[in-house]
Amino acid sequence: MNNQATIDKSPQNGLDEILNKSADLMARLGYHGTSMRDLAHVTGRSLSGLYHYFSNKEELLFLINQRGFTSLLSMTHEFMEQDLTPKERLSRLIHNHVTYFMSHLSEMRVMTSGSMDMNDQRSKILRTLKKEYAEVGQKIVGDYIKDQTGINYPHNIISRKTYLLYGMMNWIFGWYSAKEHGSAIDVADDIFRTFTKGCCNEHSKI
Amino acid sequence: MNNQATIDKSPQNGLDEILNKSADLMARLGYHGTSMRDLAHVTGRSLSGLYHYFSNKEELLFLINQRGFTSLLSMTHEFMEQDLTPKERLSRLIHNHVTYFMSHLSEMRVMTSGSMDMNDQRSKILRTLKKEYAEVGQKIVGDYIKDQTGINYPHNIISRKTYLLYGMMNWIFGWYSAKEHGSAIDVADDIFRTFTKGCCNEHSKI
DNA sequence: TAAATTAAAGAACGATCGTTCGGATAATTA
DNA sequence: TAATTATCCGAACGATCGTTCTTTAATTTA
Repeated sequence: MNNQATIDKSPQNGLDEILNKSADLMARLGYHGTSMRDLAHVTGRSLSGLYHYFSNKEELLFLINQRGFTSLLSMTHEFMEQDLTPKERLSRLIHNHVTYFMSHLSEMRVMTSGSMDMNDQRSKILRTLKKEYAEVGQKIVGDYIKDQTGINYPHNIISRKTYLLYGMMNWIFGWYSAKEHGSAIDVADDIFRTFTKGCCNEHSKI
Repeated sequence: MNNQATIDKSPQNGLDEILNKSADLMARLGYHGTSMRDLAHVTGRSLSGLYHYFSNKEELLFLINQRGFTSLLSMTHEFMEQDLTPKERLSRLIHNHVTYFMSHLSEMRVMTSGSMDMNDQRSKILRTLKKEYAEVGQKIVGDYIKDQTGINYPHNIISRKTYLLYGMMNWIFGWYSAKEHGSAIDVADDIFRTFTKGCCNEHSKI
């Protein structure tokens, strides 16, 4: 017999495996376009067996979102506690987000497609997580601009600039191909250079 | 009796009105999350009556996409024929895209959510339109960078930079609020400044 | 006016949806 | 080993899905 420790490409079992495979399918077909029977098929389980891991389809969507934002936030909090310059912090934020984004493309695709389909309590929890993550980004961008220009711009200006940065990063799933566009580090470096110095600084020192 | 020329807020009738109201609903609920009965309700028509304007739901999605990309492309071709500097062209591209985006938010939301649900022939037509629009953008960005730096960067570098620009613009629906973030012109100016000079040039002359 | 075309609607079709239920099997605990 | 718990499944439920059929009203053309 084979050693049962040598399993296929998805070593994990249980809920995490279900969330991953569900995110893969939902990223391609959308939440409403993915049926519980589809999910049962890709997870290798029966339709009714899935309901031992979540109470309904909506909760599955919530769990995918919650796990993702919690991971992103904990990684961010980690380097926010370190003693870094504003520029280093901005660089870390971008590398962190882009790297996580690219290694969890399906999950991020689901996370960025909105949470219109959840009940009030769940969407409120996600809104809180998203707001917290957005505010960390705004603080980092605001501190960087203050450090570079000496000016404290009003909140709505900083907010808009931060959303432009997130736009560059979150649009990745619409075009990225490793063969043509390089590694996650290449993309993150490009976004950092473009956001801080504009598009004409391809090989300038950072 | 009322003059029948004074109609409600949606003066248009027929297919265009249906496409607009359908895009509004699909932008909120997604393609699969919006039922033909929902569409019949918001358009004030009967379920079966809708099928006189398109042969099935998939074609409706195609028509929304085709109309949007065709409009965007024709506006772009218009200013590409004018005698403008590379910088002016880039500015026009951004203002054009952002203005159209903001006045057709629902439609653009549907257009940016992918066309996985269409048959081969239709998705091929849309892919061609998208490719043409992307190539115009890449030409404008490439010309601008060449004009500013004198360097002809390889295609994949220009392509990546252009996608970052489109990311800033296409992410608008995720955050934009007129009250907090200003008009379309304000946003377009901000994107132009950020893309050309970086985030620390809030009030520099363009 | 008569004929022809377009626009609209009610009712129903088979298919698929998310969910539930009772019972079976595997794993853990006592 | 016996009892308990966690997993899992086949079958079925009512609801809703996209689509079609048949008929009727409105508009345009001849």
